[in-house]
Amino acid sequence: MIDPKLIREDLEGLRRLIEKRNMTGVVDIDYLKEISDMRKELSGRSDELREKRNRISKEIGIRKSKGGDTEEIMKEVQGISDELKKMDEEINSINEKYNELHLTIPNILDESVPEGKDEKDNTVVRTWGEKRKFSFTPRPHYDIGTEMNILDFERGTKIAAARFYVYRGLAARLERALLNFMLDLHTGEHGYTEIFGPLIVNDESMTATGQYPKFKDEYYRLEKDGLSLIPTAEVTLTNLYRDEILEMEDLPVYVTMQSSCFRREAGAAGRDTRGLVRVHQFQKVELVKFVDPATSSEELEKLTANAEEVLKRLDLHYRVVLLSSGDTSASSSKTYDIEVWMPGLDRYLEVSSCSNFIDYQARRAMIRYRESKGAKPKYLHTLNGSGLAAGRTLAAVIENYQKGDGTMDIPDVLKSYLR
RNA sequence: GGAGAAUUGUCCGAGUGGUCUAUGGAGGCGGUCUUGAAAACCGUUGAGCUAACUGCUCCGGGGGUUCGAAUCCCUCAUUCUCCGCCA
Repeated sequence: MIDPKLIREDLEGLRRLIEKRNMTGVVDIDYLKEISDMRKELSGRSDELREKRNRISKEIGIRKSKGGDTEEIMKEVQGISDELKKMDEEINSINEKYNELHLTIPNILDESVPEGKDEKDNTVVRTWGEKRKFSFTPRPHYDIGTEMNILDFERGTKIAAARFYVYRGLAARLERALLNFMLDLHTGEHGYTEIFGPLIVNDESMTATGQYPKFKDEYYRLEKDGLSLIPTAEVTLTNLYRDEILEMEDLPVYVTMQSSCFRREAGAAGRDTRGLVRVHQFQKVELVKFVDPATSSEELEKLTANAEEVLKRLDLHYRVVLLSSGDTSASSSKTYDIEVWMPGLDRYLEVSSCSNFIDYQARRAMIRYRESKGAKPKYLHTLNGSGLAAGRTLAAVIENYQKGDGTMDIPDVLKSYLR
């Protein structure tokens, strides 16, 4: 959610923002402005009416207690309540419309975000390491894993559906090692507090982080309970402080959580159909920060570096990509993707997406802070990033550490976790 | 899942139809006093809307009754106690 003042005061700025994001036609900004004005007009009138009613009702009370006559004055106020009721109904439906539209407005973009239509306009900001050299043609992880009998896609499909998988033996142990390694790194060296919380959350939580209402088809929702499976621990972590006011000395808050993530991948039919790249259930270590707004851009750099550190220690070549305006997700102000090199797939693969949401999520979630004792609460800034997606990282490890003889090496940093 | 009780401001807690713009206490902040601190005393202390107000909203959420609801009714949620079931 953006600052509602912008709707009233900088409509043209918003129009440019929508264009930059390639969302013209998706968000009707003029209609929103119209609704916003109507809303203001109506609530002003209903406030006045309410003031009148309150005043007269109070007067009735005073007269009654003095034993005076109230018949005349009661007639005066008679119709007001009905009128108010009608007006409130109108206001409610306008409010609903307004909120709905307001929630669809994307976040303000950071100035450093390159203008562009889609992922083709993203810019590589740095690379680390080099593409590993092989004396044989490297194969994709799903072939190696299937052959080694550590990845089993057929049984995953049998038990659940397409895009599910089974890990057996080494793959299961490697993924567990990866998760533990990542958590230990972030808690031990990067200052994050480990959290574990709900994997199933209510609609308020999904809305606060921006999953609902727009992308409902992307997620698994348990209709009977009104709850949803989380697509990322970002939802759980960011909602930790929903509707709360933090003190300045509490900031910054760094939290991390390992979780399973559930995604319907609606609309991804035919894309990445093989292997661990695009699945309905995977595990991930998530990093979330709650920070003083003045520090959020440098916090994004640090958070990205925290995620990169995982790949460095696994000795996996990667690049960091700054997403263009058209590719940056609606709730983010600026996003870096970290893409690991997959020699078998012969492409880079996103294993982390690190974003600064500035006050966008904080507004939706009502997460605020006080600059000093007694000061007015202000919205803080939230950031998050994967640190990292375990399934894809496992795939990268398999592809990069394959030996060509049906076996693989183990990254040094994971060896102590596999004993 | 069943029965009962509860949900009030940072916390505790009063309020069961009419100046509640919510009593009181604790805690926080400011002050007086003191060499300093404590104690005592005085003052202050929730959030949102609004250009602003002596204006409006918020007493778990939603709805209703009424000229008027923290207070009455309905409904949902949560918490606690007891019972049932259970890793």
